Amino acid sequence: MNDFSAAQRSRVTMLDVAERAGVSKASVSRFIGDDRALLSDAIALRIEQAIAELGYRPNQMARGLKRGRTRLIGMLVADIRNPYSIAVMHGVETACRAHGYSLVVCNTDRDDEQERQHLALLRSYNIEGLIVNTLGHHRDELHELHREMPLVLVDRKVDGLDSDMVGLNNPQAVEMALTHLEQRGYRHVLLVTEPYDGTSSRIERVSSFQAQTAQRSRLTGTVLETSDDLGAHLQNFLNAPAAGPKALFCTNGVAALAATQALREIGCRLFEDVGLIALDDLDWYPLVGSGITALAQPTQEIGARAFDCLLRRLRGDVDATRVLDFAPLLIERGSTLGGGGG
Amino acid sequence: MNDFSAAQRSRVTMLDVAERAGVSKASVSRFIGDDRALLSDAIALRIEQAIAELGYRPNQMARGLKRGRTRLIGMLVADIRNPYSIAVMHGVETACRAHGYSLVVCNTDRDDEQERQHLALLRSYNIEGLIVNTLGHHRDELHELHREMPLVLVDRKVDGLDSDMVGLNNPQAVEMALTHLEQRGYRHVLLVTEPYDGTSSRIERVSSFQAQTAQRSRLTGTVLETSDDLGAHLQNFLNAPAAGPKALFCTNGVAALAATQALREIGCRLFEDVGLIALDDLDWYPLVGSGITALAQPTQEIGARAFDCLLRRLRGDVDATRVLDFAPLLIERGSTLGGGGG
DNA sequence: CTGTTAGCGCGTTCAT
DNA sequence: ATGAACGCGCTAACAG
Repeated sequence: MNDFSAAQRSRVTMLDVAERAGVSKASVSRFIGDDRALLSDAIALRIEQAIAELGYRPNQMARGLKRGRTRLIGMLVADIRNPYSIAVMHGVETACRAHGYSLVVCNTDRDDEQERQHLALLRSYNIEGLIVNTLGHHRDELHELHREMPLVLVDRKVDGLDSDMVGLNNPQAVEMALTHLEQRGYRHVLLVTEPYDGTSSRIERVSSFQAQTAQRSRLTGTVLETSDDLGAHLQNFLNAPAAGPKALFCTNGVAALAATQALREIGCRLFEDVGLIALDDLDWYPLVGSGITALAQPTQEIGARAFDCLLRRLRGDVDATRVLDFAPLLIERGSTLGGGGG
Repeated sequence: MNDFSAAQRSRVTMLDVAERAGVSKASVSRFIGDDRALLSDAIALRIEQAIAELGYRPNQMARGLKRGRTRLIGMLVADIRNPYSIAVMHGVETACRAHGYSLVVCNTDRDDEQERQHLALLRSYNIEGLIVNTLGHHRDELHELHREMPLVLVDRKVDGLDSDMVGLNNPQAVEMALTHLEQRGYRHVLLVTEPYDGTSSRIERVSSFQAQTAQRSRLTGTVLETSDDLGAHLQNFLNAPAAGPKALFCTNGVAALAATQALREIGCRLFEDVGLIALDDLDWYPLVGSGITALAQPTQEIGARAFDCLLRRLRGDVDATRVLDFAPLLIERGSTLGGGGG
């Protein structure tokens, strides 16, 4: 086993290539970079061979140091174990690679202190742009970073930060959910959300829900946050005397998981006793009870467009900030068949 | 909106701090690094103030270039959307941060060409160590990398690569699954695996299964790969006349998802018509039918130990390569209650 | 204890 | 079309 303790990585450098090919470093640099056209065929060929023979790889650190371009994009994620975040991140990474960029992902585990540390870290590695999918506390540092590089928000707005933003059209999503439930004959809807923590999308979904249920005469709406005694609260909702079928509207995959689990624990039949529609479309939705009806987010595209926003700015776009709101896709399954409507 | 097209990031540099504090760059460097003890209190204080006033952050690129230490660890992941990979990665990242390292994750989407590109990429960023959770084709490049830096394999061995390795004790996992099924009264076990693609853990699980079912007189074992007509194959298994209850053993979460889906499609009652035990413990296992019995992997610890292996090597450990095999944890749920045993 | 000097690997003026 | 020389931001070796 080798000894990696000392930093004697004998990597082959540009100088090695130059000597091997009998040219100067500058020529090698031109070959590596975008100035290959300036080289004679003969020299280009010799350099190419030398590179192949030595297995030379340009050192991105050194390039970044000199040019200020590291080809690195940073992404700050609140919860790496949330499938939504993973899906968006996958979209971002694909777009990055397609344009020669690499992605450095930092997971904050919903912890403000970690967010701060990661922010400093990303800055120290000279990333060229930043994608933020967290609560965005530490506003000062975000502002400071935003002076140095383009920044785009995903799913969550950050107060007072004037930057591009890509996410879901939340009022529309709520509208689609309520319309679907109403058509299916449900009359009493309980929105289940993760606890309020300032997440803008969460707030938007709840306030849209409250506004729209107030507008619809055939529907009553109630809001519930997930908690340890979620089951008891659901039981109350189901027990309450009411005219017409009841349904849950879970505002993301995590809430759907918690609600489904709680429904099982209180012995509720899925989904005859209560309907269910959930935001996000996780791969296990079809497997639970008669299948969970979903409002799928176009996560791949959300990620791709987030990167696209960055790329425009990096290329000099100074237009006003853009807000991209995507529409969800309704995927009907068994969990919204029981309302007697149609 | 600012203009980020030019690389005129007016970042504050070490020289700025030095001038502001009226000292030399070297002193600032000592303050930043591990030599702070060599500084007088007076100078240290002035530097500290200058740093605070200017908001100075050391440039990791430059540090890495000079010292050969980038504090960067690379991780190559075959499938970022596999919950197992995410869980391990979370463990790695936590361990990294605890020791001042950062993690650069590259997802290959099971594509060999992407694996090659990512390998070159990670090298170009001077990572100090590499964690590999892919098929590890491109053996030459892996070998070359392994000459330059420590490397640890996760879950999957790579032929002819003599490096540390951390993963699951697959024979033991199979043994636990079969013993549990046998105790629960099942007599015919169908192993469901993702298609053979050379993944060592996949192969080990299947061969252990074949060897152990051959040993057990009360059990018969069959192997099935997931495919488009998985449902038909499962139907055959269920229809085949046999004395005693039948059960499925899914060798990972993906196989469990596919099998469960197929069972539903062919109208199988979960889990009265057939038992099921699955490797990995995904958060939706409790929600399907009467709940899926799981063999959970200690993913957090697997990740942490993988990083630990790297760290030892970086600190000069030249001992023989280590192989860490973890035992899974049996989590009993409703899917293995129907065998009539006890 | 502190400052000066010389690179790390590379890109980019200048010349030629 | 090509090369020499300088500097990116930082650390390390040597003076003092």
